[in-house]
Amino acid sequence: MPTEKEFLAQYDIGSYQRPSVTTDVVAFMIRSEDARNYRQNALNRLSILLVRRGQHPYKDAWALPGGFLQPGETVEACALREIREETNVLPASIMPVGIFSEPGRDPRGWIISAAYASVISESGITEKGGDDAAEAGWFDIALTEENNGVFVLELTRDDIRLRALLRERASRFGHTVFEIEDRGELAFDHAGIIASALTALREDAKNYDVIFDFLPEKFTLTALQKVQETIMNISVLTANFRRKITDYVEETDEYTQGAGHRPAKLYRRK
Amino acid sequence: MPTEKEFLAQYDIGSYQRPSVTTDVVAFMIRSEDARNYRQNALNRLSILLVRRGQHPYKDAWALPGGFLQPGETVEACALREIREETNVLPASIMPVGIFSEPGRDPRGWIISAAYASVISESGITEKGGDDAAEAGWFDIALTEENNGVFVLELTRDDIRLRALLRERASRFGHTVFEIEDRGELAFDHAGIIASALTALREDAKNYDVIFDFLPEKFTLTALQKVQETIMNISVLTANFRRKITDYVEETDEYTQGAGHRPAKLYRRK
DNA sequence: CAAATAGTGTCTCTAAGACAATATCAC
DNA sequence: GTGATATTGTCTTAGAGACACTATTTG
Repeated sequence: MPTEKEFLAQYDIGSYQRPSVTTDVVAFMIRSEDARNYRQNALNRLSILLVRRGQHPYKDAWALPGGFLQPGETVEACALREIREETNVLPASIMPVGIFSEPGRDPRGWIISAAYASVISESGITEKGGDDAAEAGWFDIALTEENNGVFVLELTRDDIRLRALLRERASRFGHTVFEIEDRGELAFDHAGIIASALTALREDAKNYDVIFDFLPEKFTLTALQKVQETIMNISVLTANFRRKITDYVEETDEYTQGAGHRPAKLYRRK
Repeated sequence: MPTEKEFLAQYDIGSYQRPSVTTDVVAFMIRSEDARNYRQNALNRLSILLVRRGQHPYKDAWALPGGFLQPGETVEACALREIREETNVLPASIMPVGIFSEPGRDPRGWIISAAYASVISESGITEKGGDDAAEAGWFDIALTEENNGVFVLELTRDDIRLRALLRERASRFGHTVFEIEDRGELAFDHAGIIASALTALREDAKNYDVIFDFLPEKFTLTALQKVQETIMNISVLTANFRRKITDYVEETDEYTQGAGHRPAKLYRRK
């Protein structure tokens, strides 16, 4: 009977077939659009980062940033590293979306992907293309349900419009899985990953958790409300939002100024 | 410039280092304990399946059922297969818990694990040990928070009592991650996986979703309430539970009988 | 003062929790 | 009838949503 030490010494891990493991990251950011006149607050749009593939497969299609898991790192660290490489900033937070392992999802072979959603707080990001990426850019995201149960995922950037059709398959505590009916110009199964990530983000935003990650440390309640509204694609009444949010924030002494209207008190996450 | 076909033909996937991928499954079942007298309904206890390791590493320690991902199957299919092999039944449902990839979590090498929680509906299961498993059994599970923020996970089966100490690290939409302070007699990082799975199960049970998977197709509302109470480790008032559950169930014509007290109407999931 | 946002008060309605009361079977 | 569970009614209270109102700054 071998000891544990002897067992491990003769153990050959190479005797099993192994998949390649990648992480794909849906990086969310809220982009401000200049208002119609200088007195108004900025408008918000939710957007995600996509890179244009410079190589086969899916050459010239748009894909999520991601890459292979390396020895000695966790999948979370891998996801953070990929976003860092692509944007030069570390995301404020990261959360698991699911593991995508459908056979045939990648024509290069047996490759499974751990998908994450991440939130990036501010603009001023220098996008840069890596080895695989010819180009990168932020796309506004919209996911709408058609009357027949089909979801339309639309990603737009200037005059580029990517459109994918999905069908909801299963849902468990905020993790919805989609089946891809038409991937449009998106690479791999990334349309499904994006839709799942948005659903997870919305689920998380329901309890006022992830919304703070979109903002700097100090923020106005109006800005916070706008984030919530932008993510959930709804509008809420100010009085009610403020009543619910009070438990999650604390006041600071500071105010905004010079905005052409009444200053707003700055708050901090509690 | 190669075509996609040419690119794939010369693509060598073996040039990247790859981890081994396993699934570990926390199989939940509710076990009935005979009541003190024949007129009373049965008592419920929540339990999970553990197998005793017959090989190194962690020889003789208790571990979750699981195994290596095989080519051509999804991780969900792998999880279902492992439970099937161990219990001879297919779980009523399965849900993702997380992906565990901390370097060094497995002394055999670079092995990452996709963890799932599954629910098995009824008793009458023939447990059998597989290649790696000398023994298998259902352990009652209890997770309690100490006053200092440390969680105690206790698994008991007859006179076997496994005890692990954990610390909560992060939580996002019901997915709580634990750090292991003392793994007790549990193998690998399975104490953390079990605690995460139970947290996820409870989160899911909050909206009356997973609780039906513990019961046969037709059930009494009292049985359903007992499931809810057993999972959440709370007790609720019958009137309130029934008011909330009505949207999720529909009546049948059938009743229980011969139980020594008033018969109960059987319901079905809607 | 006008334009715009910031911030508060309060009414209504629904849902959650607590508790009491009644119903029905096996023995 | 007794012991046990099954099932329903309703009171109170907390919270969500709606809406109206007041406050404060810049130009």
